Amino acid sequence: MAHEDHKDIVKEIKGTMPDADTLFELADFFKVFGDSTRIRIMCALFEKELSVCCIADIVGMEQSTVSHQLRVLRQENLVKVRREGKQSYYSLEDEHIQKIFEMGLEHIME
Amino acid sequence: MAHEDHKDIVKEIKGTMPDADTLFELADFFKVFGDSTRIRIMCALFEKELSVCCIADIVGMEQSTVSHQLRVLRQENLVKVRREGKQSYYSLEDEHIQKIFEMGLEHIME
DNA sequence: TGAACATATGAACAATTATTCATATGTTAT
DNA sequence: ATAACATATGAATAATTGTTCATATGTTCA
Repeated sequence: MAHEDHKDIVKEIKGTMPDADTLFELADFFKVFGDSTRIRIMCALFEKELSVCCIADIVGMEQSTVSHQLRVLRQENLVKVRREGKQSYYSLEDEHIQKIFEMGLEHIME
Repeated sequence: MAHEDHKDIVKEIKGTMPDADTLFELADFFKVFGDSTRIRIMCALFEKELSVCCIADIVGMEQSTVSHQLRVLRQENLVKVRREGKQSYYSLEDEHIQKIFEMGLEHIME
């Protein structure tokens, strides 16, 4: 134990924090934003819905890679799919995404 | 090439996206939020500045682990340090953090 | 100066994850 | 039904990353 009021502070702060499960979920959610391929995919989808092959060309990666990452985005409810003929069209599912992007961009621009 | 307008769409979207470097930086920034230990550290710091040993006790991890993660947070300008005697006191450096947390929490609560 | 304590750092290990290749599934048109 | 195309998925690999132990650095006080 370090300083005089250590114990009190630990107890005080612990009381104010969301439960561990919630913070675990939160970390998992942000993990999705922590990859540049996924960031670029989401960024592309800001404009409009896109087919998988368009996304692959835009971000310059294999169709397979993009499919895998789209699955990750789907699992976290960040994008939704729509089938039209042979193509799958993906679009953003959540308006929080843009705000989170803005916050992030503001931060790194400082 | 997939559908009729594939090429046009790819060109159009590419034109609207921030440059690759920026998006890479953005991903690196969000990567910091993608770990539950760091999330819990930031969450604890919402209340007030804390010493390393308090933080370690609050999140229930080794002092060493916490020090390593605080360095990561420092490198991304998310926290700042203040020495007072033997202790180092850390605090949040950026008001964006709280907003990003809020957005994330709102998302996972749906 | 040296002992005691708080924090930081380096090296090693375990675990997670992004990417690719190969292939399966799903869809359309002949 | 079969060919042609778009997308999804499984397995393998390479790379990144979080944690811990051991130890170094920094600070206070006797």
